[in-house]
Amino acid sequence: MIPPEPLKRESLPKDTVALAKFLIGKLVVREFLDGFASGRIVETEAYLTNDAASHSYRGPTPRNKVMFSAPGYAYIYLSYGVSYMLNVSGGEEGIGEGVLIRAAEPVSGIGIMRRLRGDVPIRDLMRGPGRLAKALSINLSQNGVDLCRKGPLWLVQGEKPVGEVGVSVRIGINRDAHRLLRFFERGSPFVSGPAFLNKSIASES
DNA sequence: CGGCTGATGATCT
DNA sequence: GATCATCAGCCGG
Repeated sequence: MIPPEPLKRESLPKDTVALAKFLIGKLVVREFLDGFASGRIVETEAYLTNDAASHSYRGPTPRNKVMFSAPGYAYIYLSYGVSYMLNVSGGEEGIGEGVLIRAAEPVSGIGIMRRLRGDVPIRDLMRGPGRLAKALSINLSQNGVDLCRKGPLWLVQGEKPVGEVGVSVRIGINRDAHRLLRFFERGSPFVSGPAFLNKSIASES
């Protein structure tokens, strides 16, 4: 398989909420020594400035500094000491925002991902941010990687048309918990989270 | 199914 | 020392 061309940074929406919606249907591609694996993004969450749930809320630190970079870089951190989370930096340089990639539909390299995740159903390979990272062997060594450039990890345009995009509150947070900053492809079986969150349709904007 | 809980470690206070 | 943007496994219905 010839790895497809990355998204151009200029094509990424400046607004981080718009970026979170934009990323639905895009592919995340991972390079391995013996091939590639990829998934079609079906669920994202936006983390903004003035957002108490965001790691960037209290300003830059060594961990979150990638959130303050230009758009399209990988912000990766370890959650609960157990799972890695993959985010795409958003907002202009100096603005601490990002988009958490929460789930994807496996597209290629399913054998590779099964080797990393165990003998789980395809539906569960990338359903949830920690599972997605594990399926792509993502860890801190990809933190700061340019996702708009071929390398260990990058983003490409998807081919399948995107269905209706739903919106809900974010999962697993307590502060600023009411904000509607989670986006997902309605009806996709590859979306994580409880069923009651996966119904509503995103309002026009 | 849905609900609960322990594991596990970096980060920041 | 407290706080987590989670997950797998176990339990009950």
